[in-house]
Amino acid sequence: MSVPPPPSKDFIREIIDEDLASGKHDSTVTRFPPEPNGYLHIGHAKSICLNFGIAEEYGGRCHLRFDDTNPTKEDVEYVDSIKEDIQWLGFDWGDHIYFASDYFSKLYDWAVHLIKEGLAYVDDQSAEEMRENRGDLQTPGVESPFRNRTEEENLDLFEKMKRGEFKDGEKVLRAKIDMAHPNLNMRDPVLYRIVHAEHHRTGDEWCIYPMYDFTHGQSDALEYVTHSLCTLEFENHRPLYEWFLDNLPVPSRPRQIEFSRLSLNYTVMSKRKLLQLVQENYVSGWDDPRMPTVSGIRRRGYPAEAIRNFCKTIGITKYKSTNDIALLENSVREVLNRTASRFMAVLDPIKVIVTNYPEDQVEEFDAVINPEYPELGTRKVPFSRELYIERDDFMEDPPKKFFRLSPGKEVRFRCAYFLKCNEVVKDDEGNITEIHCTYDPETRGGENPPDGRKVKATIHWVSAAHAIDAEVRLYDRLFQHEAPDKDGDFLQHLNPESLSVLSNAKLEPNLGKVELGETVQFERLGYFCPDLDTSVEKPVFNRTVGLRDSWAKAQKKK
RNA sequence: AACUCCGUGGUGUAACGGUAGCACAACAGAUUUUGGUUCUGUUUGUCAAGGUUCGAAUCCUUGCGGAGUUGCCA
Repeated sequence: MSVPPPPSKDFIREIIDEDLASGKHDSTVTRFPPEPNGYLHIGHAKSICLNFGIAEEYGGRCHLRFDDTNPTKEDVEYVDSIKEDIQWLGFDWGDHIYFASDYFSKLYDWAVHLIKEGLAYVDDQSAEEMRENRGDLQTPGVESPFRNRTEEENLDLFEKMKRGEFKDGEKVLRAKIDMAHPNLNMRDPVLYRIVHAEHHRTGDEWCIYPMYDFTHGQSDALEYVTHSLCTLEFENHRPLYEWFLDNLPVPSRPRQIEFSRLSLNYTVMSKRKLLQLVQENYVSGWDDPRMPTVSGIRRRGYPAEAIRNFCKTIGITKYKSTNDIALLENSVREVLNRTASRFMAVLDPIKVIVTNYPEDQVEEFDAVINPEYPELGTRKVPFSRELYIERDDFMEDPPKKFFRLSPGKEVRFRCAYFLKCNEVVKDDEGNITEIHCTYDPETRGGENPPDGRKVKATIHWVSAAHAIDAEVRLYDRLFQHEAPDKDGDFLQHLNPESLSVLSNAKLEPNLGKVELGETVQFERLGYFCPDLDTSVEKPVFNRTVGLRDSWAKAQKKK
């Protein structure tokens, strides 16, 4: 009898297991701390899945906390979109929504506390002077001439900073740590800066704002966060994070643990670059289906479950890796194969006339909704004398391995009949305008006929008289370069063919009932979803992702 | 040549001193009323050199390579 091995856990969950086993904590509290200055992207989704996932698995909680300490960059618009995205991903913060700005007065008191302990001082140096005196990676910094002000003077000055008696940048409050510290973050970091700006929540109540470092750990402590999970670039901030916890009367002792952020090939992820794509109109907006934003992915038709599965498969480590976008697409296909209803749609239509089929006859065939779940039943698809098929599914002079329709050849029209091509009609310029076929009544429903005849291909079709006209948008990767951040300007690597619009698509009538938010399969083509731009007059579908296509792959190799 | 962190197939991720496994990708085949799905098989890996040990991806030493850090951003 073999016992299945326990599922392997990432290093963060192992730490949590130990902390729970040792009794250091008896429950877990994590947090997702976005700054409301932009839209969430799939990298954030990784962090959301980690933090909220841990809360679910351990029966703990995960706080949503907006890190809103910089009024010049932040806005409520972002708060709302961030909340929507987290919910869409399938997570719930319950009552635990917080704002760092709720702690401003507590943080102010703690700053005063540090001054009284002789651990903070008001500095009059300009930003430039501070930079010069900070030293660099190899050389120690120089202490500020204002470093040894008296407690009274510091208290007075800090009070005046708060009251608005100074202009932006005139003074800052700094921690008094060590100007020669090998970690630059410890060289008397700034705690408070003066910013006369309207804050999206506190209005003009404050004109001094705490820095990230002076806010984050203390906020964690105030919320009794046990494990504060962040990305690798905060590793160098951990000593400072702990310095504040050591020197302030905080109510709890959170632990910061860093993990590697998500990166994907053929994708840019930095907020700055995504913003640039939007502002300079390389994409239609934050929710352009080509964007790696949560809203873009949603509009593209990726299911939330696929994102969650993807985050599970990439794991959590400290190793800076680049994930293959194919892995994400695989997660998407895996979910959609299970969940998407099947329909027929012709993207690039060419007309087929079934010459031996009665002119005004219409038959309805039963077509399976999802072959993975036959119990879901069937839908009715109308068939008539005039049909559309995919231009790619016909070749007048086919290569050897081409199984689809060509002169003299017979194929199955999915769920309908075997049709044989007898004639090709062309216009004056030689373009094919119609394909004339005959059907075999013995193959009704697409069944093999009694004579045992077989065909090598099944193709999709739409009845011309019943078709819904639609626009279909096909997306390809936004960047051609595997690492668009490398080799100069990332904009140079934009894929000029990342979007192609097909305005003459023909849809099976059932497709008129697909609702926004649902992703379906167009058989043999891929997964598609109605776009936000869709209207009764003009349905618009986005291609979420294509089906694996071994025929196309074989062609490309030649 | 500061400090911190990280090196396992093409990509990502396991193995916690005891057979280097899994997923994706690639390739080959079987099945198929989607050239989809499913199934089977194949190829490819512990950064390097020493050391400890019966035994090292794992522990130690040195080297090599990569990343982050010099905002009054987060």
